[in-house]
Amino acid sequence: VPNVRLEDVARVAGVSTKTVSNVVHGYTHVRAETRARVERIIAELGYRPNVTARRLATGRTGMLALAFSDVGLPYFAELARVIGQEATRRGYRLLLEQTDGTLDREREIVSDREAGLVDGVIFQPGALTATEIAQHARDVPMVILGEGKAPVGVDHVMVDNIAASIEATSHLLALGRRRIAFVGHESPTPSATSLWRLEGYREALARAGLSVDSGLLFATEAISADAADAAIGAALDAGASFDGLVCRDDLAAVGSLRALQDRGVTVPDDVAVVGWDDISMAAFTRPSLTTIAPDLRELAVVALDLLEQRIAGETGLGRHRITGYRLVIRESAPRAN
Amino acid sequence: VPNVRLEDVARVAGVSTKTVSNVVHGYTHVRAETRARVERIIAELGYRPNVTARRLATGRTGMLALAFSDVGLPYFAELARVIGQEATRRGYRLLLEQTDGTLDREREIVSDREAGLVDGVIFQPGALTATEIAQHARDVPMVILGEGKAPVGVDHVMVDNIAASIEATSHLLALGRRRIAFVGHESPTPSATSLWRLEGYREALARAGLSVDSGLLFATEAISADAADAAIGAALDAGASFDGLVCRDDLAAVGSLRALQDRGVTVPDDVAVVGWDDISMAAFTRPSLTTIAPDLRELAVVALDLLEQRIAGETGLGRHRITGYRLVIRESAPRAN
DNA sequence: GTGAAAGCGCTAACAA
DNA sequence: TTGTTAGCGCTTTCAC
Repeated sequence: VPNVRLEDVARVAGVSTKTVSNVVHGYTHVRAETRARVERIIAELGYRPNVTARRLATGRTGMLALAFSDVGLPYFAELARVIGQEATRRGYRLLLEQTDGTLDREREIVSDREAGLVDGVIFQPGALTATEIAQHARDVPMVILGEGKAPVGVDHVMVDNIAASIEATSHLLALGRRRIAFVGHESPTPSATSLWRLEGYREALARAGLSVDSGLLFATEAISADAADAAIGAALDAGASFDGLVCRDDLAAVGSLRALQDRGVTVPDDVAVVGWDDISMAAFTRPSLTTIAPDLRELAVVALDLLEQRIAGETGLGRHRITGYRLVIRESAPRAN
Repeated sequence: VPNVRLEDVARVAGVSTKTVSNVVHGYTHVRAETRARVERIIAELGYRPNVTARRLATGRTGMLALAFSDVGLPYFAELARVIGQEATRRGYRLLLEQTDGTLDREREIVSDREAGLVDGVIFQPGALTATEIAQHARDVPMVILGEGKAPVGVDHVMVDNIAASIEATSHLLALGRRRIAFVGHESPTPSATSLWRLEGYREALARAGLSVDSGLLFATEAISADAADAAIGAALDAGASFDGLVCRDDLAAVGSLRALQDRGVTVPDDVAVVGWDDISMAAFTRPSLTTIAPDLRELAVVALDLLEQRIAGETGLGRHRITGYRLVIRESAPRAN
């Protein structure tokens, strides 16, 4: 198929390539008559601009990479949805990169081995530390999502996890719960996210004059409902006793619900449960989940704002932005009194 | 930042660009000594190949588009996960396109207005019919996913929805259920997917000597747990009575579970429920969901096989491939006796 | 085994 | 308002 080029259109229309280009881009300085003729020829010939050539000439790809561990996880899927919409709104296409949270894949994301693949990167690291990011980072505009620390040079957007965790835990305390457990931090090495959430949990207990019972910290082998089910199940079978449960995320909450109910423990009467993320399923578990709902829309908007500024040439130190959340009260930990 | 080009490396190394290119691509016909020197210079200068230029020269992008309505929906998220992995394994990157199931966005996907964006497209249409696809389609290699008809020229991969639906419904019949309802087909215009599944449901009833009670067909306003919750709730409140429920998908099942339980109906004792998709949450609802589990891995492999053949130049009529599924038995409709 | 040069298709500075 | 032309950075014949 002999492809139709801009030049072909120009030749047939009897104008220069520049004029055709002007028409294609809707520039105003083209005589109406000329424009009409060129447009007719474009349609006749079935001309379509070649994006690759345009990119090479302009140096812009119109693409953003979104990198995180796994779109199969509800939180990331819902994040991808919103970021995808926001990217489209701003005229960008989205490249999806799944790292599985492995160091190798994450290093590849950051080191950007091929130049000019995308205009910018939105990256939620799992394993990579700020130091490593700084070490491997190239000069692609980048914004880091999530609770890990970011290198001084790069922009970072996150929810205030300590504050949110304090709020979640305090909600349980307000319900009169005193033996409050935590589940879902990864074993043996908890992620930064888990550490922040644990920290908020500790802080809330401390404010209530309680201290953490390390026998009520239930680590899991993975971020999944299965792992939480197993961990809580084992804990209960071993005689653990608690009346409140803060979950690292909704997946952990979903798994915990099952383990509790399988053993005849009633939620919220025996144990009140709060989750984190407000995934769409959270409203449909039984009981439905009280959970921390990060404002994904705001997160996406702020992240893309920062990224677009970098793409536009903004230099200077990395900015740090905190985005909103709220505690959504549902059945698993109802409103007090 | 004066970017390092292939030519710069060549000049510094004192060789031609062709030789540098050979080294970069690991071609064999380069003297070991030369190769070492070039590699050293590449490292020293921090040279990175420019993908865009490469694409323009080769005409290949190394990218595939994955287009469907909404990654936020668990089924699509889990599909994207697997297709992403399979694409990576084959050396492709994945572009994510969300259509929201709207005609406009779907037409854009198919008509491929810009040339050379991706090497191929994997597309699950929602609103677009085979006729429209054929009308708007350009010559990008494409494979259609899902239950809609595909134009004669394009490859198509789907699960045998009628067979699967018969199996799901028959499972309920084997449990002794006789008043079996169906929920989740869209109103007013059911998708092709819904129609196939309804057809299998009808067929299974017919084989058991039963006919469809149109009062037990509960359409929904959207593909969501909320919509199913509302539809089943309204039906029960209006006095509908049934002992089995076939759901168009797991989201409908999840919503139905809630509506049923909110009204004191016990699952599976009063009503046995089967879902469709086996989303990861299906194992964690209470009761857990008996559901049709499509083999996503096979789907991804088959789709990419077909697509790669087209990319490699395969012409000819569209191939039609059926991929596997199984009925996963869980609590919502346990094994008979 | 290595080099020279002609594209790939479009953009944008500069002229006219 | 429109035309000319020199790149953008890499690949790839075809010579040597």
